[in-house]
Amino acid sequence: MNEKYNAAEIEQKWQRRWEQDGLFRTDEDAPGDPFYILEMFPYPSGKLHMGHVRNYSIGDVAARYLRMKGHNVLHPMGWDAFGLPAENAAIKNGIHPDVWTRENMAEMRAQLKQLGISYDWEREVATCSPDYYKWTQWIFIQFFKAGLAYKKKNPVNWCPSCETVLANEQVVDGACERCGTAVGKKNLDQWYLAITKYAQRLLDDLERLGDWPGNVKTMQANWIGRSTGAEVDFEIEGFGEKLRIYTTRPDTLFGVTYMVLAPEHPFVEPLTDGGEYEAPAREFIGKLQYLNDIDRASATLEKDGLFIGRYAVNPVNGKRVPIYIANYVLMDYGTGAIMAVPAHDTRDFDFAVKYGLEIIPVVDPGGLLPDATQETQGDGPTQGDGPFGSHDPKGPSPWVAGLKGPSPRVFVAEGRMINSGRFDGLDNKDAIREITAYIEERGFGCGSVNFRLRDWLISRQRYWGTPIPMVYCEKCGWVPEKEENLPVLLPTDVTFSGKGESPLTTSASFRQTACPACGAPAEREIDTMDTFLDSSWYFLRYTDARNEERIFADGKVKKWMPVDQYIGGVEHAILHLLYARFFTKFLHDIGYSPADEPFTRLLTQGMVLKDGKKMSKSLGNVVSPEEFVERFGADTIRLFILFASPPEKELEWSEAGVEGSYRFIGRVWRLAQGALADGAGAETQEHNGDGSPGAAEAEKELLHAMNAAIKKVGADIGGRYNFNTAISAIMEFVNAAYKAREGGGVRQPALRDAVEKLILILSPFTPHVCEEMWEAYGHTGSILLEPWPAYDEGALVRGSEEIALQINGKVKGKFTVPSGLSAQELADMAAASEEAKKLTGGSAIVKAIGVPGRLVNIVVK
RNA sequence: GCGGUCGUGGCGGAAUUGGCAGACGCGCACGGUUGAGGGCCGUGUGCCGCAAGGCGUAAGGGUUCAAGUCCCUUCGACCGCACCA
Repeated sequence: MNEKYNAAEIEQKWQRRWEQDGLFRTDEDAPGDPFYILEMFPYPSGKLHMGHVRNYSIGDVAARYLRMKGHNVLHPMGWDAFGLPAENAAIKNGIHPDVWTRENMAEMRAQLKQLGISYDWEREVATCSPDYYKWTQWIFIQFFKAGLAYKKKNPVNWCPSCETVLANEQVVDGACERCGTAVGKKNLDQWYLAITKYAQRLLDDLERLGDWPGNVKTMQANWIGRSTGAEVDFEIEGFGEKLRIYTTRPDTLFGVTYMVLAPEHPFVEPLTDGGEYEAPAREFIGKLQYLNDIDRASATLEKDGLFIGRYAVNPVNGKRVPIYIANYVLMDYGTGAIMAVPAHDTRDFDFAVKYGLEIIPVVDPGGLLPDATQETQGDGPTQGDGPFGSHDPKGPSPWVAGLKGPSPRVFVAEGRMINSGRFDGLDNKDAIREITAYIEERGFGCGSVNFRLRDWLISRQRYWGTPIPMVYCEKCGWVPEKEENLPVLLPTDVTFSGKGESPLTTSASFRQTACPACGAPAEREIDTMDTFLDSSWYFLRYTDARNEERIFADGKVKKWMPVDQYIGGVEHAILHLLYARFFTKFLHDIGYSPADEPFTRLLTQGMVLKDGKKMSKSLGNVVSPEEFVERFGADTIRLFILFASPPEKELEWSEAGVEGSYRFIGRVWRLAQGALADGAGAETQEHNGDGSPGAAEAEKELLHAMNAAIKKVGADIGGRYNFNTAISAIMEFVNAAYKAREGGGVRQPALRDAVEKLILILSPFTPHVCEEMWEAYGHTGSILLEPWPAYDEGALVRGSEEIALQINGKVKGKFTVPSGLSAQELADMAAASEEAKKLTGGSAIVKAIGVPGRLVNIVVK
């Protein structure tokens, strides 16, 4: 064994050997419980960043540990390879997106190998390969056949800079997610996937995901956004059709004082055309269109509206109320029209105040006002000044102060019904039910459920994506390409101008085809798919990545799915994970996926920060993994990144910390080398212990440290993925081994055995250096094939233990007792001890509480 | 505004879920080794105090024999959604 630890040499040696031996290849038929561990595949942008290193290091530790525990582990990697950056590079530098992407993949694949991540590269997938997107197209056709893919003309989000359509999800604060440009609107014929048909299941099944982080589930639930309420029909005076609205507060139906339509509502034109309100309405709507989504979406935008000269009639009380159009009502939620109850809705209230509209309270807080006097240290009596009376001025108010109107405040909490005819006096929660039943009886409306989730707009006017395998025929309409003709290949003869419609229109041959149904001349769809489709099923393909006949074989997908552990960034908490769940459920429904949830356990890893901020080019604080791998080696980087913080938390990059990890590896190296050298000089001896009475004790201590470490590391990796504490346990063990060796008295075979155990439990974190040491210790096979060491519970038990002695809950002293005492024995022994007598100073002992192995609390006086 | 996560030494972070707060590492100080530096080995390191001792987990209150952990109030940070009727 070399005296000096040479990371570069060792890492190259072992990476080469692992590859030669095909050590990471997964064999379906191998023994062991199958375990599917997956990290989110990257977009091949060029180089790995620290977030990737963290993500894949976490996965690799788990994968290597599980292999040693005897599992048959599937640990694959691939590329989310379609997308805009490749196309932008093509426009800018004239490189074909395919070339650019493949170069990047090669670069990043090499980097992953340099990190020593144990992937089965024979299952590698790239979403831009025809043998992969063939099946993405196939899935699309299955959606179409199931009636879940449809085309619709719609005003869509249009980024004038990227010149493409964006899904709602890709619009952040009204700006393009990629370039930050304000998003406008454009009317286009677009393909949609009917994810809303799965909204209820996607929501319900969140409950089954017990091993997902709570915040991710909450975010998904909020995104799906289920609400319950009622739809109610209002007659419009002098108009044939009824106006249907959606409300979550049917209890406030008697408080309606006006109605609002979204400016895009189909009734607006017929209601205003030909009258005195036609011109103002057109002007109002025109003005709104100039507003981009940044302003339109802003909650702080002042409410703006226009009376359109018409009146509606409230079905429950016959009240005649004016109809407005306003910027605060959205066409694509509910029915695009609302009943306004300014007394009990802050938005309606703001609007009513601005336009001087009537405000009628129908829910009275009454005695149900939050009781501000409950806290005894409150500011004096604050209760019972009447229904709208005062309350603790410092406490949270259920009222929002207003300016005018009969009731100058808005009340949004619960209370008792007033001004609501036969429903007066009811608790408003009960009134929701009662009034819903009432309107159903009378045929005015019905109970109703609404979701915020919208159908998924998947068309992109871009080149570098999966072609949508649909053909338009004059006679047959939209017809899917025949499945045996898949894939519909991306044409290569296209021009990248970065402007206008899809680049596919510039291909001479692509568009013209024959109708798959009738054979007549027909045109292909020229849009490509949102890349989120590509990544919504890749985890299924890994189970049978080279299958050319079928998307994946039943037996293989059944063996591996669902993914046992998925690891990736929180930024995918909503979209990617929701879409992946949607696809899995659909493939389950049509009989292809055995699982209907894709990921059993989810770990969302924290970001890697520098100086407390996210690493970014614009801040100039990006730390390149390459540089550090070169300087310290992959093992050091992996160890640091896993040690510095628990995986789900943010991680602050620290060069000093990296140096510390490097130092630790050197410390282990010297220990291993020293222990080996001890043995070499004493080969003929039984042991080199000194035979003194302390010797046995020293060896016992070493064994204790060893077994404690094995136990702790196994629990931390196998359970909560607390790699940071696992590593600190190994460090404690190393410190103990140094002490044992320096102190003498430990026989060489015992020390050697301890070091071997150390190498084994450290190997998932720093595999290269551990392989090297393992070999130096005379082993020929890879350490990855070694079983994880068992620990001896007996070695963890000591003859006696130190117990803290508390007096009235404060630690005052310590005393030593034999191990294994019960709580009662411990308490009795403590109470009778000299130590206790001294500390209590003769005060009467009220009681003593013992906690075995920890402390005794003596309560006096 | 709504929803969520979280506040522990100079720093990153531990604390078996109610039982000795600060494990482990970084940093710092001192000692040893060394021609010197680096490296390595060792010791110390929450705060106040010479000490005895006292105080300490954002602040305030509560429950408990016992609270970083549970409950209430306040403050602060971060993340997600955001005119969703």
